[in-house]
Amino acid sequence: MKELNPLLHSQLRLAVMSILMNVEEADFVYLKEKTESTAGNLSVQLDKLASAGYISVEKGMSGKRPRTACSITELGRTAFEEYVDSLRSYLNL
Amino acid sequence: MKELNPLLHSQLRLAVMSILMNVEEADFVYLKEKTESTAGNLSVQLDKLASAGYISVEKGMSGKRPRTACSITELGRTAFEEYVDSLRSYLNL
DNA sequence: AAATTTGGTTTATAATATAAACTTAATTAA
DNA sequence: TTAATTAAGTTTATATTATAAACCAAATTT
Repeated sequence: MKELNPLLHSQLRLAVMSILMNVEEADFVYLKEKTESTAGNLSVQLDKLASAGYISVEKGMSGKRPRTACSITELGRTAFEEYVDSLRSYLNL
Repeated sequence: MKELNPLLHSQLRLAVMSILMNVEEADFVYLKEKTESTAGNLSVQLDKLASAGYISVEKGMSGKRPRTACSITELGRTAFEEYVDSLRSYLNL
């Protein structure tokens, strides 16, 4: 049986990746609302995805407030697609 | 976003359930080989699935050797199907 | 009859996820 | 104008989970 990439096999990280697959970019606040996660948890999981090179995180300013914009990288896109493929073999989709 | 049943969102338990979805029953040794897990890990995860009522575990004898036969329950089948549905929304399949 | 294998279970440890507490800066209320 | 509140995060501590190592009992092989 195929391995399921453990970095993607996590509810919150998968949700984030899934969102980023379908959108140009998304900021911290949006991801937090969409996934209904706590800020702390989201922060940690975004770090992990960024460390793996699956997403890029740009910290900037929107007016006077900080804004963290995330987008998926090519590596992340590929990993996500492979993960989906592996899952297919488990779920026979 | 839909919740992913955490009992099913685990590589080994998902693999076991996936196997049991497609077969009348499977014994411990078979599951261990198919999933390439250690006996200890498999034992623990089978217990969890059984405690949740997702599988039934029959401990008997095959000749002189012990044999643990597992099969999926109706509850388990339903849970698996719901899990797959939830995943679809993440993966847009 | 000792050593090894089979089919497991229990328990300890490592990894992971999650939330709680904290930080810094901006905004609003008193 | 300063005290309280909110916003946007990060860090750290804790709870949960997964995994493997150690163990056990019975059968088999040497």
